[in-house]
Amino acid sequence: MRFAELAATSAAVTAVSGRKAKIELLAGALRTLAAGGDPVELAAGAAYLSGELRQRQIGVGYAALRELPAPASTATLSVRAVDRALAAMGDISGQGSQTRRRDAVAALYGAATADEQRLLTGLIGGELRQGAQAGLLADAVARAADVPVASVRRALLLTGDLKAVAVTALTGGEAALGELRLAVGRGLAPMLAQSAPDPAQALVATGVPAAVDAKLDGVRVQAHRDGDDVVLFSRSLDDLTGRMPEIVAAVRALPVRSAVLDGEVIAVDDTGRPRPFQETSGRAAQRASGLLTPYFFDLLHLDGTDLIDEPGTVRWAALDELLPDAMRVDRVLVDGPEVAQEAFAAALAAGHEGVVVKAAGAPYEVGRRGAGWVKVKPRHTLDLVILGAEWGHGRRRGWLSNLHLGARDPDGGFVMLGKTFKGLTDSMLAWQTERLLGLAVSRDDFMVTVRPELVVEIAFDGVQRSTRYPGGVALRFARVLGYREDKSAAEADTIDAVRALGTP
DNA sequence: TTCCGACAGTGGGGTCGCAAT
DNA sequence: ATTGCGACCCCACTATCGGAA
Repeated sequence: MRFAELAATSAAVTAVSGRKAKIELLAGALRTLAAGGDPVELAAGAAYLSGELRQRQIGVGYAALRELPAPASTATLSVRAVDRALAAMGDISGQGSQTRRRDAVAALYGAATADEQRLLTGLIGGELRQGAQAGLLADAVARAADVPVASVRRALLLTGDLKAVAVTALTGGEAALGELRLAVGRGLAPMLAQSAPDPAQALVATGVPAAVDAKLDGVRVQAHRDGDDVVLFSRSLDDLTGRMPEIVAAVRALPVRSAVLDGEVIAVDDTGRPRPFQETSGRAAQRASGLLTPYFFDLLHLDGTDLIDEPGTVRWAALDELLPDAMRVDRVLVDGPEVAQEAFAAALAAGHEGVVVKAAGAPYEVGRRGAGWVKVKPRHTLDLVILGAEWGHGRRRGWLSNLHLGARDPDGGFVMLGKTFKGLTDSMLAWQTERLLGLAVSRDDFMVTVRPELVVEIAFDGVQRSTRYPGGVALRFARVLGYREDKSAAEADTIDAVRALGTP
């Protein structure tokens, strides 16, 4: 198939707003890809249609695309040729690799038309933004292969591999698709949690009885054990096996033939207390041993039996039997809000991020942000001053979007603590654009700097160490709750108040 | 007709290793 | 020794569509 056809499809998908119309366009392109009879080309094409590359990484990012050759006038590239070129980039390493990658990028872009260059840039930069990703492409695969959507989605969640599912569905039909079930050694999309402001409201969502698990602030890990083989997957199903040898060893030592475990890996101090996320993150990026500790909270498979459709109580009992206490997340079974609140307080006192409340009867909803799991974290708020704002992109083009936030310095001036674009409705965006332009002291294509007068109430999860900001601290997950026009900048919270929250 | 679940978009903070400067 | 880049970790929130109720 010609790459230009995919570029045209992507442009058409971008141009229509309805999901059904997007799916129809994607299905048409998938049928053409399948008719070519080349599974590699089909896999690559399916990935491109969902905004991704077939390769997990190629060593080329947005910055490498700043200087590009003029586009070709005629379309000559095939999907297969593009895939080969990208795969070759990923294989480049060692001294001189940057130059060779730049040459490879130039060669590929020089052979691409303007439309094709646009698609390539979206794919390589990871920001295609055509209003369709893996979710809609799953529907399109079902349409193109004439199989039920539910079969495709189920296979996608249980294998975590859209490309493989597309190839299987389009070449083998529903029968082959049915063979794609949970397999030990192959990552499946982890279940996610909804949010609630407090344990009582979380319990309303889950019902009782429920478990209250400590929410550890680390890296999610899905561990697969098959005989002596152990494989670890991240939340995004990246392979972590080589990076966490101590976790591999711990799983290998379990008295079991095969198992799939879900849990969290964190750094702890000498007394077993959790260290800040930044430390866990740093240790997880190294390939050393003895830096991290695993805590598991679910069991999805045990010695040949899938447990994902079993209720929580059954899975938890099996987990308790398999693992020593020290390898399990703290869990309290509750039947009412008072006990849940106590468990929440205990988790915070132990140094954890919060809790996850889990319905005792709920299955493990693979890949879903299921109502059966509800997380609760404490929320801090501060009144901060807007120091400037960056122009938005996409649907926020023309609006000032990303706010620069400052805390008051008692010695005069303001200390920037981070930025946020979250929590803003369209009407807030419109209002703040006009208001901030009225306070502007300078502006360019990137941002507007303003007199520090407008106060906003900001919610955030915590304070973390920062080398980027002058105060040495930054807010974690900052979002706007509302403007405080009743407050002057002189009444805003101080940098001392922020530091008092504690920088671990 | 209204409600609600799923999806996509809009970006934030950080860490590391590696290659180039 | 320092810097820029790519790839990964953690993530909140709003708008929209389209099927469910």
